[in-house]
Amino acid sequence: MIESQAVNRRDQRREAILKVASEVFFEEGYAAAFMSTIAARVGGSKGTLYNYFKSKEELFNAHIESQCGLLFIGDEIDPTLVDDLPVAEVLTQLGERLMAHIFSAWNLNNFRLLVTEAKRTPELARIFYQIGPAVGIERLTAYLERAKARGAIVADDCRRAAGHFICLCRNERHLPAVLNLVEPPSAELIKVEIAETVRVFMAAYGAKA
Amino acid sequence: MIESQAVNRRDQRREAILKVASEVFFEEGYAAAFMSTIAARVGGSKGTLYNYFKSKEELFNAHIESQCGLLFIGDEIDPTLVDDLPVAEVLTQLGERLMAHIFSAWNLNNFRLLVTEAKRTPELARIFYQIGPAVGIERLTAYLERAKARGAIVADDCRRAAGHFICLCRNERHLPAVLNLVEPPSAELIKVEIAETVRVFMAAYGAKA
Amino acid sequence: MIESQAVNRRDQRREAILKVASEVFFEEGYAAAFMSTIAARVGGSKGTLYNYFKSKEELFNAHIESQCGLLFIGDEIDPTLVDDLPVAEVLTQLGERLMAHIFSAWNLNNFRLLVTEAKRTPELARIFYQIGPAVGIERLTAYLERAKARGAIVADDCRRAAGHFICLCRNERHLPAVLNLVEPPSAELIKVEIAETVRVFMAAYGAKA
Amino acid sequence: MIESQAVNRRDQRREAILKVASEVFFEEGYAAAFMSTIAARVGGSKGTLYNYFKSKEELFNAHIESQCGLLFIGDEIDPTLVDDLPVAEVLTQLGERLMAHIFSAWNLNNFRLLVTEAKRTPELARIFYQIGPAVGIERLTAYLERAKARGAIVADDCRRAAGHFICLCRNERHLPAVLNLVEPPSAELIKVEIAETVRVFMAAYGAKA
DNA sequence: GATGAATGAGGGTTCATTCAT
DNA sequence: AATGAATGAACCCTCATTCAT
Repeated sequence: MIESQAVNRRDQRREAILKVASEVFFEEGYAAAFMSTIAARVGGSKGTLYNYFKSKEELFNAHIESQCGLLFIGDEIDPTLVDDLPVAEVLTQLGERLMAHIFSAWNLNNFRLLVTEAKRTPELARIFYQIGPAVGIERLTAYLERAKARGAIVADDCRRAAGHFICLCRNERHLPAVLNLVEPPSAELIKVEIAETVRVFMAAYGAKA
Repeated sequence: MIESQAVNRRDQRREAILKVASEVFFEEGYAAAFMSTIAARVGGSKGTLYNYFKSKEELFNAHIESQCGLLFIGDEIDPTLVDDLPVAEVLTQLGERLMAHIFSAWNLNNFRLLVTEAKRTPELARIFYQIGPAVGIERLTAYLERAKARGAIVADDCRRAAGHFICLCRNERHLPAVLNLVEPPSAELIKVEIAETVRVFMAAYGAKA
Repeated sequence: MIESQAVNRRDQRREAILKVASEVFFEEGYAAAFMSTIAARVGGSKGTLYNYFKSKEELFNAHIESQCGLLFIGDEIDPTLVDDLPVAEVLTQLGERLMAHIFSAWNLNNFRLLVTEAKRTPELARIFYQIGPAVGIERLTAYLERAKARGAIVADDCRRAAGHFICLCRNERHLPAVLNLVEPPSAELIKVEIAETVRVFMAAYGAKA
Repeated sequence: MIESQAVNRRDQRREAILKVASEVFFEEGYAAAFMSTIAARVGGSKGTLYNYFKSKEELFNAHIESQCGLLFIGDEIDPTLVDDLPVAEVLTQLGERLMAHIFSAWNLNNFRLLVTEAKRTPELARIFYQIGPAVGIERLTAYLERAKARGAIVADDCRRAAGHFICLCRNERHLPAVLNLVEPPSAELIKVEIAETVRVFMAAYGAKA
């Protein structure tokens, strides 16, 4: 009981540190995220950090892992996509959620951080990608396969089609957003853009009458 | 004559330093690109670097500027796109060149570096974007406007259409490439992918018979 | 209690560093007072210095400030100069203390350092002067005003008279002392010189019988 | 003939360098007077400086030596002080010239430089003092001796009296001037101050009627 | 003799990490 | 477990000096 409390205490502290570290990594990037900054924001001392994480490197790894459940596109592509709705309607809903997600501050930060640190920690990048975006594509591919099977769409290669849909949602708006040159898209803009995205997609992949 | 030689000498040396620095910046990023590393690779002393560039910052800026002629998509979208060829053919040629460019090691490095250093030097990022990718989109937009004018395509908003085409060339292959998780696409793959890209684009924007 | 101890510890260390730094600044001047030298003499590492002082500049400022209580002439001219003693007697006592102070190694070092660094840090020089020598002149002026008021001296401008007295104490001995060309004056020499100083001053400013 | 021309050329160049160096030493002090600055101002290259002076140190020494003819007070105390004029008049003229000299920018710069570099080059400081200020005091002492001999003044120790006169001219105005806290005294101020200086001096040393 | 590119020792400073308390 | 003072390696940069041309 006491021990479990202690363990909980420890875990809570660890979580608190990790949370702050995540923020700082996002805001500053790895190199400019100083242990002293993190310690100060946690409200503890630098020494304490080292009681919970062996090194800055390990703290960063823990941060990356802690984000793996929420990755890029994964959550936004729902496995329960209902197959009895029209494809266009499903893709519209999905596209709007996806676009909002892609251009969210959180996701852009994640993207920047990943690109920045990919060289330093290639293995992490691979894991991150496979758990995140790859899963999203996979799910959409599976949905499209089912739609194709029932004749709702026509596609040579559903994975490529899935890629096309996702990248159309991103459009060329992505780079300026990553570089912080533009504001995130408004709800209206998203509606308009996704409508066009779905139109393009359906024109290319929709079943001919 | 002698003076011009001397100037050339100096310029050559400057170029040599800049070339090495570019490599190191690409490989290591700004923070981890040490002046000592650059000096050692150039085969000179650190002091010499400072005879040519006032600071590491200035060396980095010179590096960015030196890349500005070749930016991302700009050069690959030819302003002399001939208007008397079929749109599909033009887009196929363009798409193949563009895709090869996008996934070239050089361009991927540039992309990584830009994303990495965007926060440190926001102004540089803005300039870089405006001289590079923005120009590419502009040129393609202009071409599509002409095609629309003569009835070769149907498009509500040619800029958006241009974005759609470019992002379809990129596809979801971009992120894994940036993260170094995949090899650059082969010539054959490019052919196949761009064929599909053009098919999708023409299905959405081609003039109906 | 424990905290106060810790604070004391830290303060003691800070004081120790400041003391050593003062010595080195005195001996070497700002530019030649290397942080490494100071650290070595303190018996710590350079990094430690920076835990107590943000920069060399700040360390130097702290050093200057730490001397501000003791400045040049200030302390030697007592505000409680008793007005019921004969002026000549008061001035004799004051002059002897003042002269000993002026030619003390400590004060000469201060003078050299101030002159040396005045251009680098003009604001510091101003503050230093106003807190130090200016106060000394002020106090003596006030005393002379009182003496004049009660008819003990005759003076057109008591501030000028105060200046005259102080500079007579300094005499032309000051420059060679600053340049380290002569030994500090002995107690006997001081007695003789101040006697003459007072004689000259009283001849010029003493009330005629 | 040709050789002598060459020598002249060389000497002229040397003088030009020395002149510029003097200015820079005055303006910046030894440490902050960079060889590159001097070379740039001369309009030549750093390498050339080393063709004329073996090192920065030697250049500095040459600068000090070049100033030795003009030192502090020396020139202002005229050896031809006429003994048939009233002492007060002679001292007034002398005092005014002396005070103007003491507070001239040139002399203040010299003073600062000497104090600053005295520790680095003690021997130079000694020479400088002996050729300069010491001579001035000597000359005034000699004049006062003659005045005393003919009964124009009464003085126990003419050297001390000379010191008193000179330091009264300096007054407490010297330190703020050295620290650049005040403007140089105007001609009017000099007149007033020296009148008072002479009054004080004569009150103390003038022959009693 | 003049040049100016090259040098390299050594300065101030930063920050991840350790360890005695 | 928490602290925070101490560390030192390694960074960027400066500048007096050298030397081939």
